[in-house]
This record gives sequence, structure tokens and C-alpha cells, in this order.
Amino acid sequence: MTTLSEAIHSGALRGNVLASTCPSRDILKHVTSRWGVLVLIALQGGTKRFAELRRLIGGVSDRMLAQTLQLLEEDGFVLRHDHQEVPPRVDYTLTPMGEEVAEHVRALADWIEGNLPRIMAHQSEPAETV
Amino acid sequence: MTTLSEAIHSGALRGNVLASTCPSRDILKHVTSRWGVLVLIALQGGTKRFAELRRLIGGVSDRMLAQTLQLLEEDGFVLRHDHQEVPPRVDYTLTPMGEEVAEHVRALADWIEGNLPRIMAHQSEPAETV
DNA sequence: CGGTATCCTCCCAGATACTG
DNA sequence: CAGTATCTGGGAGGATACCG
Repeated sequence: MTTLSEAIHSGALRGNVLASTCPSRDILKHVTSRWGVLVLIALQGGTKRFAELRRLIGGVSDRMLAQTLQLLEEDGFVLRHDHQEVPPRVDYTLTPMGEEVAEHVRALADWIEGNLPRIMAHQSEPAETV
Repeated sequence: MTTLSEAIHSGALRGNVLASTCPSRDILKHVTSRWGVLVLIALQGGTKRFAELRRLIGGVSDRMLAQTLQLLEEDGFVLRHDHQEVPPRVDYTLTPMGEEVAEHVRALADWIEGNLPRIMAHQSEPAETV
């Protein structure tokens, strides 16, 4: 009797996220934010410098990149390493925890990329008889 | 020689998402939006009516719920069924495609919920020597 | 190079009111 | 019940300038 597993899948227990008070929502917000998603994916390729990330992630500004990296660092997903050199050299790496979330985020992004044709096809469909 | 697989994991090919022109970003935006995430998760429990979703998802307004459902319907993730009754009765179901994304989204949300202690613990850590 | 500070703008999203 | 319409404030996020 897998009460727990069943309960989870039926949505009975797993659902704290659905409650407005659930702290997960905040973390989720950082991770699923416009630039958060892309930073996590970009860092899956290994340690990267600031300018490297800015170049990799199309359209991101200095401001938003820095802000996003700070949030992810606070959450413990990204490790910031300042080499204390002149000219400045700072690089960013996923922590073990960061690797785990990044894996999920990437899986989602990959699924979307892989199924774009299916999605686009549906979007242009004439509304069928309901 | 798994050139493709290797290329994907090294970040060489998988990276259209990182390009500002990638259409995936739009879909990703819908799916990872504040309410999009929660709607997908809520609908994993099976077909639900409008009011049911509003009750399940803490803090959502009529306006945002309707708007989110419309977007997800356009993308082909949600099927809207209007029973054409009085009083009105409309229910929402995940399409097969919707089930697939929802699974990824739920995996992410579950990971966060399951690792909240780890995350919170890190957040209150004093900055270690780097 | 790797940021921060400031200003400014637009759109997300909440509140309220109304409808079939 | 299941929405839409309208108004509005706040925050996300871009542009620019500056700094160690």
C-alpha cells in the first residue's frame, strides 16, 4: 500500500507549493526567472567568467546578470570566485546543489526545444469543434 | 561515437535557448511563469474546474488564472472544455503534451520542496572564506 | 574586467466592478 | 459559475554613467 506515493501523485501531499505560504515559491521564483533559467543552463557547461556568461546569454544586461547571479549565489546554487586580480577576474560555478536544479531546469528547456515543432503546429491550428 | 549526445552535454548544440531569438524562450516563459507552474502542477491531479483551480492555487486571482489558462491552452498544454450549461461549467485538462511538460515542472518543484532545508540552511550561513 | 548606482519605462498583476 | 473590462501601483528590467 504505497499510501505516500499515491498521495503524492494524486496531489494530496505534494501540494505545499500550491499554498501561497509555501517558501518554495520564492526559490522557484529565482530558479524559473527569465534569466535564472538561462544562467543555470549556461553554467552547466562548466565554470564561466562574467563576460563569458553575458556573451553566452543573448540579451542579458550587466545589471540583470549580476543580480541573477547574486540571487543564485544566496540560494546556494552558484559559487562565486573572485581571483582578486587586476584586471578583475571572477568566475562562477554551479555548486553540487546547483547542478541538481540545473539538471531539472535543463530537462524542461530541452523538452521544450525538442517539442517546439509540435507546439508551434498546435498554435497555428484552427480552433476545432469542441 | 556519440557526437550528438556529447555536443549536447558540453553545451555546444543545446544552446539555442541561450540565443535571444530562440522561440523556446516564449514557451518557457509561459511554463515557468508564476502561475503557469502552479496550474500545470494542479492539473496533474486530473481534470479540474475553474473554481477548483482557484481554490487549489493559493493567491491566484480570477484574472491571472484565466489568462494563464488561455496561454497554456494556446500552447497546446491544456484542453478547455465548455459544457455549455447554465450555470456555466468549464473544465480544464492537461493534453498529452501538457502532461509531459507538467512532469518536468513538477520534478523541479518537488526537488525544491524536498531540498528546502538544505537551501534555507545555506542562506543563513555566514559567508565562508573563499 | 566586473561590476554598482541612478534614472526611467513598461508591463505584470492585483483590486474592483460588471456580465452571460 | 466563469469569466471580461478597466484602472492602477509596483517591480522587473533596459540605458547610461561611473568606479576599483
